[in-house]
Amino acid sequence: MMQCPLKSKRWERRKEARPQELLAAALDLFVERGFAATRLDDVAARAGVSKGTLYLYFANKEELFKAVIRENMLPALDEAEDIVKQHKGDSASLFEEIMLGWWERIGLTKVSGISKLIMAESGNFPEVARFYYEEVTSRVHGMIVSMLEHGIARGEFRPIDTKEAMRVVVAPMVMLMMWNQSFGACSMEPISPQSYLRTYLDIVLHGLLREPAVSSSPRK
Amino acid sequence: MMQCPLKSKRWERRKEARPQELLAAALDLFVERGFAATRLDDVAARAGVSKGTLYLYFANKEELFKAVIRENMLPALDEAEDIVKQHKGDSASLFEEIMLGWWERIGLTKVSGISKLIMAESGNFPEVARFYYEEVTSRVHGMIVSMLEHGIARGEFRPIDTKEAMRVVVAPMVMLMMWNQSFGACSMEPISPQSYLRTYLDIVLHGLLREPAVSSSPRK
Amino acid sequence: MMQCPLKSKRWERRKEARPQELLAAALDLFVERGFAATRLDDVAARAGVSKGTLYLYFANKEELFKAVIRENMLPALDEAEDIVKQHKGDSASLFEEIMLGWWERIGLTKVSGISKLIMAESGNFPEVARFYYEEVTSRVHGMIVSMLEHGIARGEFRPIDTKEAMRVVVAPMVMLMMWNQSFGACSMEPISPQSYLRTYLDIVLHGLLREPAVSSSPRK
Amino acid sequence: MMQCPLKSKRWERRKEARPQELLAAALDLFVERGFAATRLDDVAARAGVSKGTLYLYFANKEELFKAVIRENMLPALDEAEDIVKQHKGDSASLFEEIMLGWWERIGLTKVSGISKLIMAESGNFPEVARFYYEEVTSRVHGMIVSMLEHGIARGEFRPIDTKEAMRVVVAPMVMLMMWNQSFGACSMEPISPQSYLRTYLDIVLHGLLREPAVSSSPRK
DNA sequence: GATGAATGAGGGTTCATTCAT
DNA sequence: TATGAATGAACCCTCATTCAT
Repeated sequence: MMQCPLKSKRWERRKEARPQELLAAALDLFVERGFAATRLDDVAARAGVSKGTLYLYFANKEELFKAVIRENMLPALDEAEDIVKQHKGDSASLFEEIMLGWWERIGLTKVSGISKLIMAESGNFPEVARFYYEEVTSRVHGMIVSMLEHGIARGEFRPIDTKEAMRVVVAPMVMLMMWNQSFGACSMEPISPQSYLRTYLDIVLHGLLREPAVSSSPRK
Repeated sequence: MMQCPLKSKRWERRKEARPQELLAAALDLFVERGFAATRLDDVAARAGVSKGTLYLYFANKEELFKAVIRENMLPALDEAEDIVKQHKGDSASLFEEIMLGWWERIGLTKVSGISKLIMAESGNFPEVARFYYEEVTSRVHGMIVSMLEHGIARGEFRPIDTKEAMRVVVAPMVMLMMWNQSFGACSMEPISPQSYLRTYLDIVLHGLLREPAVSSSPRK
Repeated sequence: MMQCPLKSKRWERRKEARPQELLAAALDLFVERGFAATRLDDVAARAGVSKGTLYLYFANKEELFKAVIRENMLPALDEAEDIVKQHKGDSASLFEEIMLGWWERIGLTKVSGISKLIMAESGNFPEVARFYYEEVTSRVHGMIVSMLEHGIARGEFRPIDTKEAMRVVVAPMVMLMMWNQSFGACSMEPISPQSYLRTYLDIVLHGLLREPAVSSSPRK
Repeated sequence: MMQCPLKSKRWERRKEARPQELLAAALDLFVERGFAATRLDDVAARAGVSKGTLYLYFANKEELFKAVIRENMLPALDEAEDIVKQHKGDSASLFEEIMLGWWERIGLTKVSGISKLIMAESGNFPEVARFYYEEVTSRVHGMIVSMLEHGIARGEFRPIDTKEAMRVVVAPMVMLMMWNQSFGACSMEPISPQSYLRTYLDIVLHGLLREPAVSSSPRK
């Protein structure tokens, strides 16, 4: 079918680049449509290869998905953990740096869609959920808990239940990402990150700090 | 089952009860598996009718889903709006009453699963998302914005961007519901609502109030 | 496609007859092509239904196959076992009756193809093989061993290892069925059952009997 | 593997050895899984070459299969025919020698799996079946018929229909090979060749010989 | 009103074969 | 000669929807 001189393209070997192209296409579609609703046909097509090719690089849909997460989430997470470990200054600044960095590195990119996706499909694909929880969620949680504990230990934050507080302060960040991937994507009142983040830091730091005067006037 | 002499009576009641039974079954399954992954076969089976019967009451899967939302979300929302309108006391108490009431009325029930569900499937079923946004989300948002504005007007809350603050303070409530519907349901670190809600109110009210002294010591 | 007034046929309900029609179609195709190579599409088409319909009656390919065996093999086996149990006369006659009856009931029909099929695919579908072995093979073996033991006990057959002898005497019957299903079906020297069976009984009974004079001249 | 200084020599030998290695791998896998279920990927992998290389030596799967048969079946067949032609002694001894030799040369090796395989897949690959029939089966049949005719001519065997008798006496040998390749391989009542062959020769020779006294007591 | 048999398009996955390198 | 990336047709199975009864 379709005998054309460009057919030779078909045999172009791109072993090096293929996995990256497939992962990029998969990220796009998983985030757009969810895990179950993404057809591997479409992933392959978007990467410009046939469906069979996909199976040369990934054993199945789940492995492809795990690879997407590994590729996109883990580097940013490594960085964030480094920042926390090496931080010297006050806790409020660290908190701000981490949250704003998160937004830069994850929130602004398609990767932010993964949170929604995981939450959405965890019921039907428990193995995927477990993988994400172990590789990503638990590390994020640990990192934030340690920030809060550090702040309390230094007398900067009020003494609170750090485990619960971690969940409370994480929630608005996750929701920001999820909202813009769901309703926002359908152009229903998308959140403007700038003022949202400012207000978030204002309220949360005001809520955490022992001396709220510090952040009583929004920064920037 | 349950052979009784009043069989005719029972059948009459049944005829009217059908949609309710279907809606209950649909809520269960939609929340458990998501919109796309729920099979109408199973909904019908759980309601004790045949698959065809389902189509007598609902034109298709989407209409069934909308009916589930109408049935389960709107009454609680009506009540909450009433409470806000009729409230006389201080803003922090109202805030607490609304949030704890939300948890009682929605969070503790299966209905809480709908948030996750909507967010999850909004990409693939935009009409469903739009319906939910218009019928539910926008009303919830309006209600909370008005609570915050009222508190600021009364000089109880610090002056802040109420639209953004609304999103920030809603996020932990929504996340609580979603978490326990996704990871929590897979027994991965489920959140215990009691202490979570206490910490949430502590941090958020501390962050909102002009005189944080009021809630500096956690209640209860 | 094919808009015709007979389309209403599509909705003809045949719940009673369907399974039989599907089993008949499945027997044909399994025997013709083997288990793995039989497409359920084709089974459905031959039964005059769509692919989906097949799944209303059989959970999957393996279950369909098991049903084919149950439907076609077990009744004949029940009968044969009855004949053996109730037999009164001499052992050679019983042996002849069973073997010729086997040929009538199984060998002449498509069912005879199942032996080949099972042997062929046992490696790739062990569960199927096990099912067949337990439901069919072991019963056939038991029946023939008991015939041989009976003959020896009555002093008609020479004393031999009945387990091994059973296998030896069964082999030509199974091969007759298998040959005509494989090479014979490709019109390569098909076996003519009549003279084959006569020669088989001649040689085997001659080999088994204590007084070979009895069957020294071929019958018929 | 095996780094040795004579690398060039090794490569030359290797080049010639390739088809042999491929044929050995193919025999293993065809016998284990059947024709259709054997993946050329696996054949190549087991031979330690790439899939593409396979196509340098064999035009396609069928040709590979034919080559496997030629390589493995024909030499043993040549030998057997020689033995028959040169035999001088009595027919029963020749019969025994041929059958036990068959078992040594074919039955004990993987080659025995080919019978099952051919019978199994003849329906779907008629050309393969025809090839096997012409190259192997018809020659085996001719050889055995001539043995029987010789025995009858010498007055050792009873006069019988040699064509049918040939099939009858071949059947238990073929079944022995097939059984241990199918059910036996799944550890369902595998046949012990020793006593099986003894009983086989006992019954069949008893059935064929004019003076059954000769073999009335099992040998060995 | 109620049923449930029937449909058929569609998705994940496999594998013989091709051919640029 | 040897490679192995790429293809694409096929197959099993699912499920929303239809409609004769």
